[in-house]
Amino acid sequence: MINKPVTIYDIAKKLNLAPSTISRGLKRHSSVSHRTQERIIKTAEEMGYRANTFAINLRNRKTSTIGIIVPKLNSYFMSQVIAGIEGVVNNAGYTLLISQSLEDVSKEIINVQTMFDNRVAGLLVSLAENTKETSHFNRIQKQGIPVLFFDRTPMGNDLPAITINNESAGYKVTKHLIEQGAKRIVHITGNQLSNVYRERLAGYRRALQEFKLPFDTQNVLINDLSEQAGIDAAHSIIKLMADGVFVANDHCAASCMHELKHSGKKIPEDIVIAGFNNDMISRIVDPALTTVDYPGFQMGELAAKNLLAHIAERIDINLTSNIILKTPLLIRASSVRKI
Amino acid sequence: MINKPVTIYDIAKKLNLAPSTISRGLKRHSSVSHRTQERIIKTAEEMGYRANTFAINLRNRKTSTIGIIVPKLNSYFMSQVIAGIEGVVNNAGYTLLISQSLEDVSKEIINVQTMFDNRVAGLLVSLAENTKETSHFNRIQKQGIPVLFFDRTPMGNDLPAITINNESAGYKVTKHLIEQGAKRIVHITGNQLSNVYRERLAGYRRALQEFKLPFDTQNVLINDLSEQAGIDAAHSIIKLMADGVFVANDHCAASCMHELKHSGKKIPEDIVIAGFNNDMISRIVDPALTTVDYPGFQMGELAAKNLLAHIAERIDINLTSNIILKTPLLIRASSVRKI
DNA sequence: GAATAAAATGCAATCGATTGTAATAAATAA
DNA sequence: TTATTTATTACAATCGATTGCATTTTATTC
Repeated sequence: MINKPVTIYDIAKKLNLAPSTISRGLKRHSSVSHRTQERIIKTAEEMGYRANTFAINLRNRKTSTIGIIVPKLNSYFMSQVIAGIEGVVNNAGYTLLISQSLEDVSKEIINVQTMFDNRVAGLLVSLAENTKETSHFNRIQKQGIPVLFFDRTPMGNDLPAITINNESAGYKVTKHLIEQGAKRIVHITGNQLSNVYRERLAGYRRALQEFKLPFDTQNVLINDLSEQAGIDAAHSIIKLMADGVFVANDHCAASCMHELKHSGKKIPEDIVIAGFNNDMISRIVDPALTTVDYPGFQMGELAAKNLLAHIAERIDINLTSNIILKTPLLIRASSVRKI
Repeated sequence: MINKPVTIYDIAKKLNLAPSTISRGLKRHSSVSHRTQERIIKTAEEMGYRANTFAINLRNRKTSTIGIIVPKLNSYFMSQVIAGIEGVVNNAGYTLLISQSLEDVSKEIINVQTMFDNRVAGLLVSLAENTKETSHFNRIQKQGIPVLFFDRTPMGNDLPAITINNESAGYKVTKHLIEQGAKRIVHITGNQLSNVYRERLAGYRRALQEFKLPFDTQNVLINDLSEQAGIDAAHSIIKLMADGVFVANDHCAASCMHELKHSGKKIPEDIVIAGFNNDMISRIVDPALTTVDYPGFQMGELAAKNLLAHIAERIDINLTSNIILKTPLLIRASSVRKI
């Protein structure tokens, strides 16, 4: 047997009061006598009353929902970010509406509309790799809804974002590999439309230049950074006779290293290798993988806190300067040449 | 400058029509002339009209939102499940409201209320480890909202659920290790309030019994299955002089194996080891980890499809028999003794 | 006890979209 | 041309909670 949800009208009828009194009583408004407040709250409890969020949102013209749009949900890094966001947001009494663009702008555009339709109080976005411009966020921003980008952020315009310094991190990794004696370093990275991968490549180039090593486009392998891509890349690396590899994420780096070992290469003696993210896997592979610490959980928390602050204080989020997280290089066995 | 969202009243005023005509015209209701339909849709587009979801939900007394409650968002397995759910649900025009219980019933209870407050059309749940009974789902179920459990499901009562046969999987793993010559097998597992870990242990015991191996509570290590727990467990395993290890998840198994190797143990010569889940990590560690294939993505898809079918057809979900996914044993180098 | 102040409660409009029914306009038949 | 049917469009109530203002009840003062 299905019974309908209880409304303030049901409570009002039961207590012989006006709905408005119930509404005020439930939130302990001072204009309702204390005795009545207690009666209202008690019977509301008894009847199993739960406020209808839509009615509230409709009337108040705003929600307690935060939207998230990410390229892909199924990655360890992203699950960390989302867990961080959920913790903060939930604590503040907000709920989370989540969607993935599957690395496709057209779906991203639809997702933004859905978020708008649901009148989210704020939006956290990590862009799809083929998102070239961000005009699809214009309408939602014009409504005064703060939009905060993280990780994969828009290029050019200065929209508020939380990122790491990918260029500097790429530089640090490459420099380290060079210092360990690598002369021919292959860089495995992702779609160059994405700021993240473009900047890491830029850092890689800067380090090469600084140490007067030639830059060769052949040494830059662009793929989807998947497990399989790492295996394929390993074979290219051997053909290229490289002695160093800088991979733009740990999963791909781990599978690449695995394949290199199976092909008879010694790590780090023959080839030094480094990844990116400090995923769990980087600590467990053998040898442990040198990587860049990219704290997803903290990034999620920071992004959420920032967004909530803007919602609460009604400060225009576009006035915020970008936030850049520190990303220390974690040197492990995969890149340290025994002397 | 912030401009307010456009409503059907705005469109009505502009076109000198009644709001009801706009409402019908937008969905191409046959009672609105074709010419008017076009005019309405065109100006709606021009004015940037987007329907207010709350008004619709309030009026229709239902939503297009699916709720998810999971113990923890930050695990690779769960991110796979959620990605699977998101794909199906989004395709069907639904949105996803996500929350985590952080393995705590009290938060789970609050999350269920929030889901109810948001009048989700259906709810997908994986229980917190300390959830002993499920009465907090009663109210939402009484409202006719289908609740479907997955992975961590309630014990005892026959609520609809999608699971794997954990007992059988645990049995298969243990049997395999025994067949590889292991005589003293340690089982590392999680909180025994959770069906998942309890049943895997049961399977482990059944296999021991079948092969007339003694069951010793000392050999069952219960912890949080974390990376650190794996390291700690490795030392216990050495003390216990075990020659086989069955770990209830791959992450923990990988870190345990890593530590065992560092302590001088040869895998699989000295100790055979198997994990659970078929996470990416199981394929990359050296030696590759024997494990049970637990397809999170597919489970998510299946759960979502099932739930949507029940919402669409308005069939009482409690009439469904439980769905049990197949979980093949993937035998890899970590458990195969060279002859 | 009447007048006034203060406290408590009620009325009614509002948020934006939906939908049964009434009203009007257009088309057809007589 | 008038009557009748059919195609369009408008009206108004509804979903559930909120809130400014009016009204009623209670407390205080003279």
